[in-house]
Amino acid sequence: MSERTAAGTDTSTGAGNASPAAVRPTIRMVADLAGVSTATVSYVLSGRGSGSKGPGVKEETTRRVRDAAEELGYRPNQAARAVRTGKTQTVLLSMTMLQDPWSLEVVEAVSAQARSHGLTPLIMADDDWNVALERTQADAVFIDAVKPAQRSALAGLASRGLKLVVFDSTVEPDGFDVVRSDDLRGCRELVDHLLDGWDDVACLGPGASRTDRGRAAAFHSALADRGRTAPENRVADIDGSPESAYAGALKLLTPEDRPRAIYATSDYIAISAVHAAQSLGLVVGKDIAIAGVGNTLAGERLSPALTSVGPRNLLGRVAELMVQLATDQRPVGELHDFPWEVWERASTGKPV
Amino acid sequence: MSERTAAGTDTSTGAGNASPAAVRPTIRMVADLAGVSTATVSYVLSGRGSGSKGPGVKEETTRRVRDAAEELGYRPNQAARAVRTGKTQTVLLSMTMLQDPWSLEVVEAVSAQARSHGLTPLIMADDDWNVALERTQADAVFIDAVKPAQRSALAGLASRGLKLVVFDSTVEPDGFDVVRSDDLRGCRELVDHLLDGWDDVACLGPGASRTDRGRAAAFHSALADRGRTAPENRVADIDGSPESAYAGALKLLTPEDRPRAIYATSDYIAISAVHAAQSLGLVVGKDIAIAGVGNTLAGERLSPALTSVGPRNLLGRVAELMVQLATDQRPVGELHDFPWEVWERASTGKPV
DNA sequence: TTGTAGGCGTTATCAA
DNA sequence: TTGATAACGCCTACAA
Repeated sequence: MSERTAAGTDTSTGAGNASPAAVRPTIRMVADLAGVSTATVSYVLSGRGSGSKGPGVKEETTRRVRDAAEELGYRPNQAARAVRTGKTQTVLLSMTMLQDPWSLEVVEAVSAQARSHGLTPLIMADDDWNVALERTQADAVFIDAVKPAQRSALAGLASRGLKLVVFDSTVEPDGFDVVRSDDLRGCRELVDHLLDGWDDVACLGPGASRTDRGRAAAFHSALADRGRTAPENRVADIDGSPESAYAGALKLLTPEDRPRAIYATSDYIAISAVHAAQSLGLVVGKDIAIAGVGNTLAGERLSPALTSVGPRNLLGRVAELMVQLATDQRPVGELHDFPWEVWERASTGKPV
Repeated sequence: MSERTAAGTDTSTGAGNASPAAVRPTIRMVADLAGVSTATVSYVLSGRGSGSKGPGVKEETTRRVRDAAEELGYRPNQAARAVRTGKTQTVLLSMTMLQDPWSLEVVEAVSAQARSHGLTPLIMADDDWNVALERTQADAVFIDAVKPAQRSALAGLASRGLKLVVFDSTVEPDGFDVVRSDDLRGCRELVDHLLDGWDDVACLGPGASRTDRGRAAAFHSALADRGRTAPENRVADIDGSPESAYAGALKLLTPEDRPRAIYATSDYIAISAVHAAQSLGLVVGKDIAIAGVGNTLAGERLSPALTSVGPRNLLGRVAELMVQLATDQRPVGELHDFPWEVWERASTGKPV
């Protein structure tokens, strides 16, 4: 390309190579080959040549254009298209903790929805997104967490025309959308439910995160409100990794006088606990009740299905929101609150 | 924007709102405000106004332009820039298994390098990348796996001008780069090394993947070549998850007559095994030797550091390659072979 | 040292 | 039903 052909004089030979060098065919070349104007090619190729919308193009012309495009291997230049239309056909997910399974569920949910609408989902893994988002031109951007120092940058990005969906409970809409989903009230509800049904409930977690610690606090305050405190052997702190969750669950469950129920501070921790219990020969939902937090897909799919607390279909609705924003089917700047509910499933005894 | 202001007549008021609507400032507005031409703005803002390269712009003018840009909150339109220059300042990582920790290491390594060169790293999580890559305009693309059906599409993408780096050992360069790193020979070397030093070696793994099964096979063939076969209680199949690795390791290590060394089919499995051993009170590197495969950062950072086998700094070199390709500092179409070596560390007894 | 002007590959508005 | 042609925002010879 920009390199000079090594020491050669004739650059265009090459034994009749089939590859058309690195010259990318443009819409004009297609037009020339098909014997029509670039406008017509544009109509045909952007699917606007037929249907009720655009200026119907004749069947025969359509075919000629398609053939020419095919023959040249034409692919539209997205950058040029974006300059003209202001759209990139792209949604961006800014994920600070890609190693977190929840992030992957978000990615999965939004990607599926986006793809089905012709949008390309892209991920940006950087907790310091300020710089990178300045440049992006995605049609909609999801931000999974905002650090205090970043809070002020959001409105600026939005005023630039970027459509932001911010998942954070410490922030108010201001030209961008906010998805809020308060977990603490829900956690408390779940713990109360467990304490009502089982006399001896243990807490597995928290892991390292602040979120987890808040969820563990809900356990202790629920106990406190009943005039009780948790014995030491009914609490297992872990570091957040699946293995340490597994190990922590073993520690809780191995002794003879094991608890009757386990409240885990996330679904993923709960899933590890279910596996640990099963490895000890316990029947989950009968010998031991286990519940998690988050109402994740992974928990719902587990066998036995995991009792949990969380919003109804949060991911699906976020995905839908992203698509609607990207396609201008919805105004920006709204607050979306997803209340939490308890989902009782087989892992605490209730059949599915 | 394209929505009409609800039932209102006057669209421009709004109580003297500070935000300049959603009209994005262009280079021309900056020029007008600074009282110079767009060319001068372009020179200044792309840093070409000073230095030996471009047409040195006067100090005073530079300042005026900078101020104007600042005041308007000007941000260059990447799409327009891309049309002109053919570069997007972006590298794309196509990752089929984002849940795999190795993928995250790739992301981490390439991202860091890319960012330090002013390139924005983006991730695409879709094992079916054919469609999406057709549209992308990234300056370089990393592909972490190619399914048989996708093999033929690679050359096509490359001939379109895309710079591809394909990580796959079943494919030859053809207008795109290939990174190859044969693990089997290395695995065999590691197993031989273990068998030389310890009489009783167990195998932890494989997980679900084909890669893992090949690595387990290396264990058995090494044994076979010495006229031995692995007793049943010296092999633990797992499903690839950290918990099952942990559980598998417990099963190997809990009985009195435990093996003296464990060969795990990946570093991540090995790390789970180290944790399991430690939870049993064993001193890894003394009571039990544990080795993994892949020579990952996570293993190197473990305590004790994990003996492993793998290429020297593969990720760093891949990252460098991506940047060089993206910035046209290197021709396309090369084969990069990264041979594997055994890295003996503290987890098998040798001090760091 | 700065400005003019042309062009990158599209899409969209007209007029034919 | 189709074709000229003017943008879109930016970069960059070249001229001044």
